This record gives sequence, C-alpha cells and structure tokens, in this order.
Amino acid sequence: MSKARCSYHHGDLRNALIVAAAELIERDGTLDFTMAEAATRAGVSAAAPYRHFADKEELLRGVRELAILGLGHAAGETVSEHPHGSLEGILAMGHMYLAYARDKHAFFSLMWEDRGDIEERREKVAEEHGGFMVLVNMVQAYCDAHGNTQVNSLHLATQIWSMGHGIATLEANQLINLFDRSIEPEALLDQSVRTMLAGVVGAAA
Amino acid sequence: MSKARCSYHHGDLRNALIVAAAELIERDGTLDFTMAEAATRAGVSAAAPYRHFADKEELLRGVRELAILGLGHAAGETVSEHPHGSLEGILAMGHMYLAYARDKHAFFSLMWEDRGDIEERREKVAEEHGGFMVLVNMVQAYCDAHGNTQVNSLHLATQIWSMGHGIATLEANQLINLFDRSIEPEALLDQSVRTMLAGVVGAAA
DNA sequence: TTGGAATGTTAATAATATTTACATTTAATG
DNA sequence: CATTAAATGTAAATATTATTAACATTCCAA
Repeated sequence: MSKARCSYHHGDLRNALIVAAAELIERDGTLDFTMAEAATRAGVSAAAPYRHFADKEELLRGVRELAILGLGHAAGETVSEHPHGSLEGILAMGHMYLAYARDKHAFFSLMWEDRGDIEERREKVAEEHGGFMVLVNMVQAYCDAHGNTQVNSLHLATQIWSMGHGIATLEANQLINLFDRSIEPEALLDQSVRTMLAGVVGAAA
Repeated sequence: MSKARCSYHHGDLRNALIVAAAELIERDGTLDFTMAEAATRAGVSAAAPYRHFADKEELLRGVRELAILGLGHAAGETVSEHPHGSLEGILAMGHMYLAYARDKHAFFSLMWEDRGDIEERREKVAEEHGGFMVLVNMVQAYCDAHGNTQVNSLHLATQIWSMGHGIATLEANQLINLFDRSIEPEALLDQSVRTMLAGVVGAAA
C-alpha cells in the first residue's frame, strides 16, 4: 500500500498530502497554502484530502509530526558527531536548534502550535520529542564526567532547551538584537549554556 | 475626535476596532474573529474597518501594539514595587512575564508574530518594547550594587528575557513539563536567573 | 464472485475577507 | 456663509477557500 496503484486510488495519499503540504509551507514560508493546492500537488481532487484528514488543522498536525521527527533526527545526528559527555556536543546541539529554527522557520513555528488537547496526545508527543531526551542524556553525561552526579539533568536540560528556544524564537521575530544589533544568537546561547553548566559543575570555559 | 458624533460618523473607529478585536481575541482565546464581528461590536458595518485598516493583518498589528504596550506597562508597575537593584525585582519581572503569557495567552502569542518588514517598524518596535529597557536597567543596577560595573547588562538582560520567553512559550504549549510534570515554570526561571546573575557577580542565592 | 468499506470525483454550500458604487458628514476655502 | 473635496459610512457585489453532498470506482474479505 505504498505504491501508486492504477490511477483512481492513490495508494498512499495521506503521506503524500503531508509531504505536499510540507513542501508548500517550505516554499512559501507560510502556513496558508490551500487544501486544493496540496491535493493537486498530490495528484488528487480538492475533496480527496477529507478522506484522510477531518480538516486542514489535522493535516497540519501531520506536517507537525514530520517536522518534530526531523528535529529529533537532527538531534541524533548531532550527538553522534561529538564526544560523549562533551561540552562541545551540548553547544553543537544548541547551534543545530538555532539553525533549524532559521532554515525552516515556518516548520519551526508550526511545531509549537498544536491547540489540541494535550492529555490526548501526551504520549505521542513525548515519544516524538525524543530529541529532548538526547539532550538530557548529554547533560547527564557531562555532569557525570565532571564529577557531579547529583544534578537533576532533566531540569538542567529543560533550562537549556528553554534558553535555546527563547533565543530562537526571539531571533525569528527579529527581536533578539532589537537594541543591540551586534548580538549573535549562537554566542549568546553558548555563553548562557556555559554559565548554567558552570553553575552545577564549576568552570566550563 | 474621541466622542461619538451624531450617528453616521463614529468618531474614533480605528481605536474602537482595535479594542473590539482585542476583546474578541480575549474572549475566544484565538485570533480568528471575523472582521464583521469586530465591526458590529464597534457599531459599524462590515466594510467600515477597511477605511482604517488595509486588511485584517493590519488590524491585528494594532492589537499587537496594544498588547505590547500593556506588557511594558506591567513592567513599569513591577519595577516600581521592588527595591532598586534588587534580585527580587528581577525575579518579579520574570514572574510577571510568565503570568502575562498565561493569563493573556492569545495576546502573548500574537505579540511575536508580526510578519511585516522589520526595518520599517524597527524604531516603533524599539519604542514599544520599552519594557525590555526596564529590565536592562534593573540588571545594570543589580550588577552595580554587587560591585561588577563591567557587565554588559544589555546582553545579560537579553539572556534573561530569552530564558523567560522560552519558558513561557514552552509552557504555553504544554511542553515545559513534558517528561517531568513536577517542573514549575517560576521555580525554573528563578533558578536560571540566579545562576546567570551569579555568573557575573558571584553568589546570588 | 460479490457486497460492503475505502477512497476518489465533481458539483454544491458556506463562511469570510475584500472591493465597488454610492451616501453622508466634516472641514477647509473663498 | 456657501461650496466642495476629503473622510468616513453603508449596502450590495466578488472572490477565495474550506468543507460537505451525492455519486463512482476500486479493494478486500467472506
């Protein structure tokens, strides 16, 4: 059920629509593509999407899952490229996050927009955001390697995520350097992360 | 020009529409009120808004300015309630920010969404975000009071803003406590701020 | 093989933003 | 003060989209 059958039935329309929508979002940098265009791009009529998604919001939810998985994948790549428990690995993770927010702006903002009931998607969300657990592990390893085994790495990682997320978001809205254009997001994040790590294991410079 | 004249001309429709839109946004917690409803609420026909705003986006821009000013006002209130240069003042600022994001969720997300050309609105934006300068001054005063006059308070304040913004945003999307439901946004922010301040002036606990 | 479940199609329907053509009021000017 | 252009309203189109309805084709399980 993943190849185009004859001609009437698509075979994998649901995924094709998600991909089509993702392409349109990336192309325009906006979420306001039309259902009709996504359908056309997937090679079906304008009404066909409604056999797979109740409404546009649900299609967007599909794209969102894809985007989150993409970010998780990038997290996996990043961690594998740096020594276990290294500071550089954590900093690289932050850079990856900022780069993702910059390069895939529309995806990035879409990711944090789900208005559905959280309790219903809690499990799935936690699963999707496996990338965050990658960060938690890196922080844990870093602390272990620096002799502090008492740190709550989940809390610390949440702080680091928050900082990265805040910087990424403010940068996306061109507010990070509102009063001082010389501010560099990466540098700001690096410094913050070093400070936070130093706060629990001593000098990280 | 601020009182309703006879009956045909409203007198202050532009502002009335902004207020109407703000009320609808607050009521529904969404940005998808209709132009017609905003117009009705302001007591005019559906087409009237277009004499004052090119399109819905422009009306939203008006609401956005209002929201940002509101936050700036709250910042002013907060700073006046705490000793000059005190840690508690800075922490209170963070709490105010989190509370604003929680209580006025739709406004809060609207605030950071302007897709217009930043260079064009740079000056106005900087002016509107005077609340941020309040934070910069608090940080500066804090550092001065603790004997470090070399700190770049603009950078440090930007880090603090980013952290607060990140936590507020993640909380709004119910992600802050995705893997650990016991995480308290306020506590997390307090701790981060203390750590960042301690990083430049020594223990802040 | 055959009938129901899925999945597509085309042709409505509906909700909204936005524009057009015309009306009323304001306010500046002679 | 009378006149008229600029502002600001109105009601009645338009246009764009999402979404649904009614009907067609294909798939699959009994």
